[in-house]
Amino acid sequence: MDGARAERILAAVRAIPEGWVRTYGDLEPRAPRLVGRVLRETDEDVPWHRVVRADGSLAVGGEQRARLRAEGVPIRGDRVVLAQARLPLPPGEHLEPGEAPG
DNA sequence: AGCGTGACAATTA
DNA sequence: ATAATTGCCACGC
Repeated sequence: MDGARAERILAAVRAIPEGWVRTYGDLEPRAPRLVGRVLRETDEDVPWHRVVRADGSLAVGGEQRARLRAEGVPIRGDRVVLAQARLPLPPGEHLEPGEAPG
């Protein structure tokens, strides 16, 4: 593997349920570009198409959009409707010190 | 240790 | 709403 981060990212991507999406920033708030790097490098069967940009736009394009539509992900034009398709932050995800739940 | 690059993100105009 | 800037972090040379 390229690094422990890569594995953690792949695991998070694999955890995205069908019909839902998550943003690069959600997976790695401090290094969203690393997510794309990993998804591009890996040959695993991860659902890479379920990872979209913070504004709902797609990074890959055609194939990604087709796959998302096939899963029932709400899409408006060329952007995913994050308000409906964005997976809520699972409990226990990189919660930064200071963002304590209370 | 510096430089350039990137499946990004938030701001500003 | 879009376009251009700036900031960010990690990777490879």
